[in-house]
Amino acid sequence: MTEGRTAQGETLLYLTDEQLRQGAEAMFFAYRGFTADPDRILDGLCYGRAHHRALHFIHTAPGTTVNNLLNILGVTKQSLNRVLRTMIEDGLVESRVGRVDKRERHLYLTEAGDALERQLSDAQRMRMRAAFRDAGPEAVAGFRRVLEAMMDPEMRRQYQRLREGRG
Amino acid sequence: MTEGRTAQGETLLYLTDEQLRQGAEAMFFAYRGFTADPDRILDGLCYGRAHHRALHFIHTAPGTTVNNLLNILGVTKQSLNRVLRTMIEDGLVESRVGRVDKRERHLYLTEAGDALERQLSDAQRMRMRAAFRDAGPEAVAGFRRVLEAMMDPEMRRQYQRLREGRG
DNA sequence: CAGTTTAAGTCAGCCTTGTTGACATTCCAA
DNA sequence: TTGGAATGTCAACAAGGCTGACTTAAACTG
Repeated sequence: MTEGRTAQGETLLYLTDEQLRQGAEAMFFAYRGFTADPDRILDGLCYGRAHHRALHFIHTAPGTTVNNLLNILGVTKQSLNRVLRTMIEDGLVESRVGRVDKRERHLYLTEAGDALERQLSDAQRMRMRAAFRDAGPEAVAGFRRVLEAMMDPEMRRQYQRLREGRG
Repeated sequence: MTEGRTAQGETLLYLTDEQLRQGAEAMFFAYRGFTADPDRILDGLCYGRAHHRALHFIHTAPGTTVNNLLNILGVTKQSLNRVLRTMIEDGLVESRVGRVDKRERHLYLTEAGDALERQLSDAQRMRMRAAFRDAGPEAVAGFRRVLEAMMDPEMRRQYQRLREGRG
């Protein structure tokens, strides 16, 4: 029972309420940092975090339908429509009627949309790159493993589907 | 230059734009899961996530001043005041005038406030405990390391101060 | 073909939670 | 003792969530 003893004595330390509480606080503070840089950029323009999220996932999955995006973002049609409409009007997003199913609208970034997406993502990635570099590859693998385990099953499926669609 | 070759060939894979992008998506989806359970509980009552955050940090640092809480939460006085006022009216939080400096208000949870805080934290911790258990101690250590590296320096200080104040 | 379902968009109105600006109280130092 | 700085409160507004009801167009189905 060496395994068991070790587990209780050391390894399970990370499951105490205090450790879990610290984990929650880490999530809170880190998420603030995670969104801070793009938010700062968007402050100047008349866009918000909701626009960033839409841009990100349209970039990730060009040609996605409105319904699909709805599921990924987890918001209502009306909420999404508001941000989508302004970005279409401003020429950042293009909405094309579907060929096979004409009810659907497929979403693409225009050149301007792509430029803004890149600007926002670059700002965000710069911070993540620094964090990943500081923490090292082992830590990053653990980071990903814990985050994935923390997702709702439905979201985990969405996440994995997006990953598979790329490299 | 074995070190360098390994770094380029394997270890630095986690710093590619694609990996960073996946890390960002993981943060997005995981944070949704992270807040889902308390949010569900709060839906029934007429409170929101802001109330949960205030309860959490008043529980963590009883007797904290409004200003202190402001810095931790990173919102404006007015935002915090609104949620604080309703919770004081509802008998969840107690606000005592400072003895040495009467301008300050020191915040404490009442018994009812403590009960709600516990209910919310328990729901959140249940998910985190499962995630931590699934991922294992090494992963959890990495998770914490990356999150800490991702915080703004100011927030990292707040976070570490809170940790030191406890165990 | 007629009727139902589905995808998308719209309008109206609500809630939470962020914001800025003005104001009262208290403390402290010149 | 008085004027500035710090703390907290109130009022009004904006962003971005939400629900519900409805329209339009296209697709499916018996």
